[in-house]
Amino acid sequence: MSKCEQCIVREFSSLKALNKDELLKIADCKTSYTIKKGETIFVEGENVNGIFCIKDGVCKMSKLSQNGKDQIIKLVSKGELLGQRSMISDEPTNLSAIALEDMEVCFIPKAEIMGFFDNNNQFSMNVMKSICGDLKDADTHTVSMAQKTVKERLAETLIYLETSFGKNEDGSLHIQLSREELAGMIGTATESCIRLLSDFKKLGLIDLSGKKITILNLSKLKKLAE
Amino acid sequence: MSKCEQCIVREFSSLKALNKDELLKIADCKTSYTIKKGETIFVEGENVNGIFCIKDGVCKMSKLSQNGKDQIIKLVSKGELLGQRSMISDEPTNLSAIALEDMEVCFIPKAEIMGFFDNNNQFSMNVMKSICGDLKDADTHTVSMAQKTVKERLAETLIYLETSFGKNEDGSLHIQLSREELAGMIGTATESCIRLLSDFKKLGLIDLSGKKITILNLSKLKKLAE
DNA sequence: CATTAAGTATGACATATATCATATTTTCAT
DNA sequence: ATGAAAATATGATATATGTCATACTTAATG
Repeated sequence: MSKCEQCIVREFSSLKALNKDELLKIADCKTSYTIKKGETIFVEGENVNGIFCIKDGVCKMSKLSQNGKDQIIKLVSKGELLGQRSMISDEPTNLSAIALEDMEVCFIPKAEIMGFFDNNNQFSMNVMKSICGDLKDADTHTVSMAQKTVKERLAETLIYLETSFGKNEDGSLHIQLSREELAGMIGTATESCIRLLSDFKKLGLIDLSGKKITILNLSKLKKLAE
Repeated sequence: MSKCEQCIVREFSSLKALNKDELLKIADCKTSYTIKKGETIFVEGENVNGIFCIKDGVCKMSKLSQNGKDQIIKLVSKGELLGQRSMISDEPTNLSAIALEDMEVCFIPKAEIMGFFDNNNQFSMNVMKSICGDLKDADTHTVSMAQKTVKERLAETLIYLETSFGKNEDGSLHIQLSREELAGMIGTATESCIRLLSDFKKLGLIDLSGKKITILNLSKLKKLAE
């Protein structure tokens, strides 16, 4: 069993407020998992009873709409925690979490975490701040969805993917989403997404080769996103 | 200065976890305001430095989009707290709050509230749960925005207005929004909103008379919202 | 390597929605 | 009450986006 004390990603999450004793406690009760690309961490409606700490990799958080399409609400990566909202509300999860790359995650049972809320105010505060950040993002996202065109949202999303998750040596976006997933992020039909990508390519804004997307003209793309 | 101890709305918010001493403290430092319909409580980007407790009335929380339209994110009414997110994140507000009816609100300075977080775990937990609820709503809302048609969203919104804020004696929706505001809630052009309302009226789903909207056939409206 | 399935691309078309113009009604200040 | 301004309503039209069909490309499997 690896020690949480020595885990670097801890520093990037609310868990950074935990002291030595507390870290030893969770090291004792946590479970580590390896999750392959495409595998599910949990599904919308499931009872999770704890939180997942992402040691490595990226996953998508999505929600099934009534018409059967998967709407991606956000992407979550190394250092972040999954399942906080559901744990605090004491409800089943609202979103599904599916790995976009191979992942390393640790599961910490609810009972352990809930104890920290009572005894470690800095930890509580960190969790609150993190959820508040999510809420702010969600509200901003709602406005985009409501007021921007699909083209603007696609541009915005491509920029977000590059700035938040970086690019490979060849300059292509590190996160590789299928066209369907990308459509699910911007909230449009897969064909519309493909069509607009082609348009962007014709305009010299991006390059496409297979699944790889490379941003060629970031500033123009930013203008397009307004 | 009125006593917070005797204030009933307190029971509906996170403040219900406060004990007698704590209530006396806030009674001592709070400020009560009367806000007229249409007046602003705070504007997006403002530093609020505290929270507002709504004693009576309803307000809209909105955000200006780049194209100049006001997107209404949510409506907030009696018993709820405003400005929690901003206070916890220690950031300017993300949304504007504008009264839809005459309101009674109390302002409690940040310093006072922050103290409770350290000493009253139940209070912290209540605030966290309330923010988690907002986050869940926001995510659900994002999916509606992305995947539903304007017609479905309008139906959904009318139902929400009736179920959450009730109706007058004559059966009309108690909350009266202008067509522009309603359009801002569902994320569409004012003309489109007006047109769809006319359609709904022709279908016998609702009745319109001036600003008053009356739901005539709730079940059909629900089907339309899917 | 061949075969199939999945993903990507594109065309044709239908539909939803935005925009602009204008008429009508309501609201409000004087 | 009366006129002006704002809000609501409706038509005409342009545009964005969704849907269905089909071709092409890539990845996966035996």
